[in-house]
Amino acid sequence: MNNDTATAAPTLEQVAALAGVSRSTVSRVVNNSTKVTSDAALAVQRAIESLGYVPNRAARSLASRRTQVIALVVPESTAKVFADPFFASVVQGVALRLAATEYTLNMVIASEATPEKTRRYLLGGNVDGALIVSHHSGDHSYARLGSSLPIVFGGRPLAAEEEGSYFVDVDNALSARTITEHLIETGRREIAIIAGRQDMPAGADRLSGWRVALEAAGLDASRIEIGDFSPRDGAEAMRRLLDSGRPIDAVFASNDQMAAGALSALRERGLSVPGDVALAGFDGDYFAEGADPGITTMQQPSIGLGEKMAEVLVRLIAGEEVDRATYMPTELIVRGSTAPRPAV
Amino acid sequence: MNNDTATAAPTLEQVAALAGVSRSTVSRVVNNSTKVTSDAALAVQRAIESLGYVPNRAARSLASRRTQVIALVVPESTAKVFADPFFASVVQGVALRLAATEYTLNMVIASEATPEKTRRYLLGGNVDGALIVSHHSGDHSYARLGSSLPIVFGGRPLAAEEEGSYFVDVDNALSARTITEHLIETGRREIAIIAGRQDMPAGADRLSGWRVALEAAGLDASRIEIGDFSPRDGAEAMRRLLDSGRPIDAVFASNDQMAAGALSALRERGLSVPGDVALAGFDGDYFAEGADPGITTMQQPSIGLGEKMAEVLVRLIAGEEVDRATYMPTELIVRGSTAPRPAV
DNA sequence: ATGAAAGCGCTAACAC
DNA sequence: GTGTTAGCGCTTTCAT
Repeated sequence: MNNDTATAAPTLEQVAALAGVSRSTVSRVVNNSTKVTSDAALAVQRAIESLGYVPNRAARSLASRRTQVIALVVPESTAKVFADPFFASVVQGVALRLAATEYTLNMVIASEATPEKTRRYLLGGNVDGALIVSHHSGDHSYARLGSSLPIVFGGRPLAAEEEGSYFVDVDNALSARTITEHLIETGRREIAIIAGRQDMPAGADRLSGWRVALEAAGLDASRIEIGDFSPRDGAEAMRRLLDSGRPIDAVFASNDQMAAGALSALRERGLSVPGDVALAGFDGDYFAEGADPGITTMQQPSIGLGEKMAEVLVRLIAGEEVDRATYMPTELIVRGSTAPRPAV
Repeated sequence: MNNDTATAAPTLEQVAALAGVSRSTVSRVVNNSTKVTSDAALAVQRAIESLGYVPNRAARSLASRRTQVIALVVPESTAKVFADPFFASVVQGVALRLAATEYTLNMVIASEATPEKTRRYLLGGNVDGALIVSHHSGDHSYARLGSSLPIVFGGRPLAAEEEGSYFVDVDNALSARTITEHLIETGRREIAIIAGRQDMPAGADRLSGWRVALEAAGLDASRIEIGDFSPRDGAEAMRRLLDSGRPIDAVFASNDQMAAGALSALRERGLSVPGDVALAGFDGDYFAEGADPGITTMQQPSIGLGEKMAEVLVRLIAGEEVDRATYMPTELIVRGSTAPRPAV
């Protein structure tokens, strides 16, 4: 019962003794430093093996002044929508990518009420770098810390003065333009948009991409309603669009959750999709996939975004040259919601 | 530009100097030890404030032999379904609860290929405790570590011999029974189940709850198909159920994702919900909420489960007495999918 | 109540 | 290549 199998963690010193070398040599082996004879290295390996030695992180980081910890900062308000599938996938990507490195992932919920606490934690030498994922992805209020600590953001900065930050994102404007063109190509002419909050880059950029596509085609680009990315907001925006009395034969919602909401609102009014109105979303999550009919969308590589963020940060910490902006490709997923109508 | 605002982290020694006391006293204040004069304490507080001092975690943990770190272990296969809304919420709950403590959350993706690596990490003195959340929530293969490290599981253990573990869960059997009774009360008699994998407690317990309810009502409890909790599996199971040729006027799917899949399959066959078949799910996520009609479900307090797990672990680490099993309440959410049919 | 001293387990010059 | 020597910043007896 009181089997001592897993008691007192063995120290580097014990390994050294067993291997018949000095602590320095053991340390070198552990950190696979270049200069160690293969004989010595082997002896050490064996000792480590038989003792089940695991380096003590605290001691290591105290001595080396490196923590091997990367903070994943999630503003509290964003945490509330943690269940946002897009966001969850990004976190997953980060975790997966980091699992392949020596870094440990430290998830920090940053209370908006006490930003100083987070700031101090990050600057207190407790982490080697930070990843900031916010639903309000334009908020680079931590950007200033970037001069003291390597930081990578999910989503491009909103304000120009913060453009010094490193970030990973998709090209929202181009993607929105592409999906709008798809709507045009499938014969739609009266195309509305349910845009996202305009104080977020994703909201603003998707709106502008939609506008560019319409203007290039000589179509009207004034059917606009704004929502806050939730299904409920999407439904309400859709109702406002319909209540305006203007003809509408297609809607581009700035994310799939709003598209799903719009779909319900259309049904409510007895309109069929894609018969009366074509519908497109953005993100490529299961709100689009699970809808009936499936909603055409622009798929973001959400896991890939997380992986890339982690990768960029690790390279940044290593002192490598990295582009400040990294854009990941999106992919148009065509589903039933934009099927062409039978010719009149 | 090179503003030294946030350079070299101040040390405890500097605080001591500024406050005119010894390092010991500063340490006592920081750890709000009992015996310090309020004068001294105040001086220290001020010094800390003006210097923006943050204790160095590594040094602290090296000296105290406590890490203040809690590992959240996510088996890799589970990470792949990270986007499972239920799972994401649990993680969110854990993070939120821990944010209120001195503990730091360390997310660990445990590769099934190298379990020893995770084992060693956990036992290597790098964490004060661990939380294990697995989709295969009966898998308490880390249970043995429980004797060396405080561990709390999400979900009850599957095997009896592992019942020594601490866990937080909902009463799946009772909840399934309740929702099945709801089906019966709304007039259904030929009630099928799309059960989850039977090697997981949630799968087995929900099936048994369904069976108990039917048997208590003298109804047939043999319309059973099994799925793996995904929408696709739910759809396939539904098709098998329909293909069996036996009459069915209600289906209880063991989670909302499978319920959503079942809904598509029913539609596919031209059956209406709730007109021809009533449908119920389990979890209370947006697969149920967003469906059309909304799917009646058993809502789990997913965030609450995470919070509770964190709480139990923190108390365990503190050496308090804690029940090994903690059950959280579920709530029946009635939606359109189980609306009574107009009397024949 | 407070200070002095001795490490916690490891890395990092620096000699050899 | 390898060992020796100092600490990294903090907590913690033990005196006082």
